[in-house]
Amino acid sequence: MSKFKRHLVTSALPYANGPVHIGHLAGVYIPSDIYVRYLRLKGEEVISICGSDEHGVPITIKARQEGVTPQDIVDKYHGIIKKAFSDFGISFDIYSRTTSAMHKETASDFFRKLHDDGKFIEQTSEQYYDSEVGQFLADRYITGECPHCHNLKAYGDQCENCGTTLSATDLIDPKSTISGSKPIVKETKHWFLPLDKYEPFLREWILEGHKEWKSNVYGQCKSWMDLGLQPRAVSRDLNWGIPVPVEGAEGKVLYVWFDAPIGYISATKELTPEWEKYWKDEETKMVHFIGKDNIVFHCIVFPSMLKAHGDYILPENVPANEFLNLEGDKISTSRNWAVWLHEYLIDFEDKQDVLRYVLCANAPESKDNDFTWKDFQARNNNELVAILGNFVNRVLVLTGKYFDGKVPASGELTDFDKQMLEDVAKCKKPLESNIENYKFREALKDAMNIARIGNKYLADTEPWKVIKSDEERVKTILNVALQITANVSIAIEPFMPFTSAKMLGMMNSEPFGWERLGDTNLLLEGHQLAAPSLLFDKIEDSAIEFQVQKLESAKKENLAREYVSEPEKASISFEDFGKMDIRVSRVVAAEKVAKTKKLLKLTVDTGVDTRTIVSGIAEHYSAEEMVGRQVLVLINLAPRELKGITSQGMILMAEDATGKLVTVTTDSDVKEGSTVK
RNA sequence: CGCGGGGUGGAGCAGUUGGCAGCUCGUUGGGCUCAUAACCCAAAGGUCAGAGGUUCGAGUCCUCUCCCCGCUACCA
Repeated sequence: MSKFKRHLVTSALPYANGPVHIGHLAGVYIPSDIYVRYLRLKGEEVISICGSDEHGVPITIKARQEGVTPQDIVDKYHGIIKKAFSDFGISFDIYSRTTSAMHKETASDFFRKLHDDGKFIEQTSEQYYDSEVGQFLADRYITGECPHCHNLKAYGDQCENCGTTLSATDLIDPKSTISGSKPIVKETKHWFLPLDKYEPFLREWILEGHKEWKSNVYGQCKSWMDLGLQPRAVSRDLNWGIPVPVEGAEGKVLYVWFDAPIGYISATKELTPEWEKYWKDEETKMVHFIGKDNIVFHCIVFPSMLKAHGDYILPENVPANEFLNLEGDKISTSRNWAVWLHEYLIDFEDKQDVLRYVLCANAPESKDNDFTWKDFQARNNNELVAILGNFVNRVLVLTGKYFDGKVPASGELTDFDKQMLEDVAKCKKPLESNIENYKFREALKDAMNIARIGNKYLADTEPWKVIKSDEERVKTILNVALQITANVSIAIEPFMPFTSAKMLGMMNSEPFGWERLGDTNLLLEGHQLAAPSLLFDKIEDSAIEFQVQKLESAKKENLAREYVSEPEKASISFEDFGKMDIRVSRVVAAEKVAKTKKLLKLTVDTGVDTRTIVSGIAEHYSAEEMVGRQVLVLINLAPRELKGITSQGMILMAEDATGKLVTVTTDSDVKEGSTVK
């Protein structure tokens, strides 16, 4: 870090259309907070910047759904998010928002400068427009029939049924997902940042100059550049956002991805009149903490913007994390599959550090990880309680018991004592280097290791035995153990600030400062300690079951809420219906079709014959479950070849909105071959 | 062959420039009893997704195959 005088740390701006959850915390805010707390403890000049990202189409849609204004939405979530961060001890120097006046001014100025300097290109194109709500539609907000597979629910950018990449104008019978009306084609003009022009600079800067970036970040950047960068629109037709500050741009706002990163600059301006030294001085080390979905914006788009502007420094590193899953499933705001920070604190009052610890210990640093409540419990009970809490507790209790809570004098240290203290001091270097290299998981282990050393020290010296024969020796032992305890409080501060503060309270001490990590005289002879209390409590099975239940019911509610019946199909004649030959059949054998995810090969007795049917139900029923089951089969459906197996008929299934399939069967057992009409 | 990331003992992960395969948790056995039945020691457990190649030597480099995740609305 010698090259730099100060640090500017930014954390991805959370989008203000929902509260924040554990994925946000694990991916971005805990790593960034550990990093800045560490730098502050070292006495480095550092500021940590964040704020709510409050513009963009999804917020306007949410507002319309709830019948309120976009401002209402962002006010609500900005408040919730800000409080959640503060409750969890995420120590931003400022948590601002992109609807602030300062941001509007900063972003407008930024755009205007690039505009005036001729850095943009202007292009007119034809786009779909929803005249009912008076809005241009992004591809994703248009649905229609896929021209390839004729799926009726294809999106404007892609058909999820056949996987084809589409453009909105390809869709047959397009509809706006916002109003349901048929969109019209309209001309519109936009400003583009020609990223292709910055490609040589980006190649040199990243591919040559920053080979040390994490492989996911570096690889992603390289891939983008190898594919060839395209001009990127920086404006949108929308009535929510920062108006494009040039002539003839009525009804246009800055694209949210243009305006959001500038939010880092505006927030810094709000924080300090000296903002320029953070943004324009080469001696500032700028680091962006983000999740993997943001890589392209922070490594390609924003640096190109900064470069185009000309006055600004570039990030030194962009440590992007992968994603955290929850109980095996992707975390989702809209599906309410998440652990919300504000709800966590209701159920686990004052246990911020437990979550901070678990999320750091299991952070998705190199690949997606899974958060499970069982793991949360195990880490709390087996690591925080057993190793850290227990060590501190036994030292303080012993000191209380033998010496009335006064730090005893250290006599001559044995070689073993010295060795232990040396081992503690040795933890400092890897700990620092791991934090400085964004390896927070490893760094946390280094910090916890000090408590492990402490436990081992007590087990080896056995002061509870020695006290019977040699009180002087016990004084030394506990003095050493207390010094180790004090060291623990320093080492864990970046990770678990609440616990560190609690330890200081019990030691009746002021913060020691990072530089004293490794010192052996942190607590002086005769110093009176406060009464000890437990740092962590065991988390019982019932508390964990409660959380798991909560998630399961959220999932169920969610499914019920999402369910929308399909519209009635066109009427058919009785004759049409009569053409279908549906028979009660029994599954006599079943096996999974190799190398497929969904297919089961079933042998069914239809009463007429025994035949083979291939059915896409493997994700819902196992082969074993199907054998012996009575099902309804459409037997006169034209045979079809699936994965080289001829399927002679179709098993009737009920399908809900989420795609869950359930077999349809008779009320009681019926002879195979019976007709259904 | 779209691109990127990943596949390492039961679980979760490290493995930097190729040099005896590590850590945390769990399991088993032992020790200890100050401590929240916590702590300490020891052991078992891996053909490093699969196949081939380069090399004296490959988890690590090269080629091919398989699987998971992201790039694709909400979203870190």
